[in-house]
Amino acid sequence: MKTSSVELIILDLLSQEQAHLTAQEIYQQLRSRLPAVNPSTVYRALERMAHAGKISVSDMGRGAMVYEAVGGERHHHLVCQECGAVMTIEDQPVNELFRYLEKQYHFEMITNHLILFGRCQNCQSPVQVLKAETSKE
Amino acid sequence: MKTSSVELIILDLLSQEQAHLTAQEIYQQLRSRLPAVNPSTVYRALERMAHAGKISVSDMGRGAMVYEAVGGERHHHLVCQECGAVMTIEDQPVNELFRYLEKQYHFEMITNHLILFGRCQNCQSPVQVLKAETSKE
DNA sequence: ATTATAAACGCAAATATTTGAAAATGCAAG
DNA sequence: CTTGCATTTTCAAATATTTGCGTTTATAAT
Ligand SMILES: [Zn+2]
Ligand SMILES: [Zn+2]
Ligand SMILES: [Zn+2]
Ligand SMILES: [Zn+2]
Repeated sequence: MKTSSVELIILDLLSQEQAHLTAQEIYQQLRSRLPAVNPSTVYRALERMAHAGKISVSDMGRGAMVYEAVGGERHHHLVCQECGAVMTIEDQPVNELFRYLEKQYHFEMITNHLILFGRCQNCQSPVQVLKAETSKE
Repeated sequence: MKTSSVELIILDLLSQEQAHLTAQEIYQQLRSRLPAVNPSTVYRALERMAHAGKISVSDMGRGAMVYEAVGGERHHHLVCQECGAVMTIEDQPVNELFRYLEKQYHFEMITNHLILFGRCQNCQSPVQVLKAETSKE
């Protein structure tokens, strides 16, 4: 395998904490370090890296896919469709479902960064929140 | 609300069984019925309908989002990243995770068509399959 | 039927993304 | 070091998608 300079910089960009960047954001930031880089180089590098499992690709409701470096704690997100708030959730409950599906369907899971959409507590209507509160007790 | 003719035709297209169509596919098929329709009309209609919950939007690894009519049996899919095979799975186990996360995070889930990527049995290496087989017993 | 209003549409321009083909580059064998 | 090969990069062109804005159209009130 060849060590592409663009790949290295992309990985560095994505290593900034909590980075979930779109292709455009990556391209723009890359230009400050490699002013003459061509957009297609970036798109192709991202495609290659995603296929190699170095980065994950997710739709987080930002209008374009976001890329994240693979390697830290495995995690997933809940994204509010009203206000855009992003919550991070731990892997365990998701992992249990995945293991179940793997056995059930003889399927080897690759997805490792799950995004689920909904409404955060702030954006739920007061009656909904009330209902949830009372049913808890 | 205005009843848009384009929306009606899109819903009709998406009502064909198992339809998971990209914006382009929808645009092309729409042209055979409304030859002069403008692409931006289609993109905007899809955006509107998704926001209204009439259709779901999912990345199924086809290079563009696919749209599906909401309304039939709630289901989800496993998509093989090697060969593109699409398996349909029932809602129950997924639903259990969703209900758990809703309580745990005070989050109201909207996602109703989950896509998970991996490798189908055919595309797993022989040793992997063998391992899975034996660990089962 | 007329009118007012908001929603949907078309059009053209701006962006973003993909694709094919040639040139450049890194790596390793000779 | 030189050669050969595979990978990466660039460039230009093709596609796809988004956006601003003026026009049309459906709906409901007058
Ligand atoms: Zn993340
Ligand atoms: Zn919110
Ligand atoms: Zn489906
Ligand atoms: Zn497969």
